[in-house]
Amino acid sequence: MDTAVAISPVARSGWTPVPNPQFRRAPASVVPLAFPHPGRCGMPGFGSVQATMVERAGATHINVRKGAALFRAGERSTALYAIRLGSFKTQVVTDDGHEQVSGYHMTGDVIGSDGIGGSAHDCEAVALEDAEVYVLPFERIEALAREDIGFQRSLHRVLAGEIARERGVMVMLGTMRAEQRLASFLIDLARRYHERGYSGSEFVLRMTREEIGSHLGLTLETVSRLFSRFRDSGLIDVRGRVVKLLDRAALKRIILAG
Amino acid sequence: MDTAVAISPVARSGWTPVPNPQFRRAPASVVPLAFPHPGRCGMPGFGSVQATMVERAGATHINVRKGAALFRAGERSTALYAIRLGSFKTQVVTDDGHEQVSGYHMTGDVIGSDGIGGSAHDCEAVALEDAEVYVLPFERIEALAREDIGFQRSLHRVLAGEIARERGVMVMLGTMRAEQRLASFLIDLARRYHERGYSGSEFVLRMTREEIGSHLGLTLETVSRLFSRFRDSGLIDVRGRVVKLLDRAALKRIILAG
DNA sequence: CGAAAACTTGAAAATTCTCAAGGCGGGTGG
DNA sequence: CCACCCGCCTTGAGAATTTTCAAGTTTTCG
Repeated sequence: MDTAVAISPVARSGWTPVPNPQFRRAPASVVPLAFPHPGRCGMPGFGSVQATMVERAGATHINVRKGAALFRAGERSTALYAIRLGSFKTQVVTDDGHEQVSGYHMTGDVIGSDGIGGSAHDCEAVALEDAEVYVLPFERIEALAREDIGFQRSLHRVLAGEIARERGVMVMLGTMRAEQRLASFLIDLARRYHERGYSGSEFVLRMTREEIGSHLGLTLETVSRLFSRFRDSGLIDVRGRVVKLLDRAALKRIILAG
Repeated sequence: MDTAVAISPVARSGWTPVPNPQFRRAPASVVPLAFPHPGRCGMPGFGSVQATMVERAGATHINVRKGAALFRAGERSTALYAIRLGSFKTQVVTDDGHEQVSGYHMTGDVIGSDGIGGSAHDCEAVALEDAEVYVLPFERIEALAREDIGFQRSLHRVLAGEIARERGVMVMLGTMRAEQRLASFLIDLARRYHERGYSGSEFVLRMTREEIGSHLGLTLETVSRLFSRFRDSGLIDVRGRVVKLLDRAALKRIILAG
């Protein structure tokens, strides 16, 4: 389970390799509330489904440096990846070169499901901070799913979950205005941190305003203005990437009512 | 394969049952270019993956009337459905009662994949015209996937395809302006009709302006105005729901350049 | 410490929505 | 057969939202 593997995603992004230690730690945040250390129980944030998959698939793991791609669009995919530590963005690169962030993923999330069945990846996954992921090769996963009905069920639930997640983003983009989008983004992040045992009211964003905007279908300026507006209304406290939710009820009301 | 089954989705929508014949035909369109008759080869528009699944899963089939729901959000799901004839919209109903069309599906498409793995459906499928679907019960599908590596592969490809399709909608909503959205909608429809052996340049829309708008994240008025603008620019010919694409190259240019 | 990246804020422009009014078309009942 | 009705569509004008462009500030990182 802890067999670090020879694959080096570092090479893919032209990063200078670091001599001995596993990899450089991301600089300590002023307020290291979110994405902290590996977690006491060894597998922080893993839902039962993902935990089962990691355990049963006899996963190796690899390190991915901040800014490096775990996989790229067009690559033939060979595995699912369960995030053990760190966080990623997945993004689609459109024909005209534009990028759209399709999701943010943190400890315990499974990414790469778009490549199952032998198709190529149609998005790329980039680490937002130094990260470690379990590698679950499709061959192994598909073999297990054939042998074990429970594992098959888990796999299908992961895939259905990804479909549902994307559908949620679709509804956000299709029906909400800017304020609602940012509010729902913040509430979603809070929920996910909370689920992982971290503070759901105070966290550090791992992405830029531009990346947030890309995910929400807004420009970086609009995102920045909204953060300011929420701060001025007393809904949140924001200092750069450090966010504190002060009035979650009000944020939820914004999501519903506009 | 042709065992019509006793399930009556009619009951779900309060339609008056029709005595003997299978079901009432949708009124003949003035120009019946799209969604015509079952098709000479017996399985029009079915890609190899879907065809394999239908053949191997020993599918029964059921009829769904125009306006009736094949499944609803929240229902525990029990099967995948392969459309044999007709077309559907899938839509998400949000907490505040709003509806967002998440996709349009025609002959040969497989719908209901969000419910695989035992989760409940998080969207509903409504027939846009009288339709027939093959029913592929999850139990049967999952059993086959365990027995047959090729079938498993097909299943995974269908699921990955749904993830990719939704991601495409996400990018459309997140990065395109109204003109680009409608252009890409029309080009997409044209491609899909063409793939099924129908005219890719002349077809009848099965949905209202409001439904198109809901799918594209626009109001019905904006959709209507865009149709008019495209007509005035000589890109298309529109008469209500009958659409003829006159300059597809220009439409594609709009998608790319705005 | 200095350069580059990220962020904030303002003002004007562009896009899209909302509200409102009217037209078209097909199906139904008189 | 005709008139009416209802759902759907079109179009306009003004309002609201969001983007664009621009300038300046803060933060990050080597």
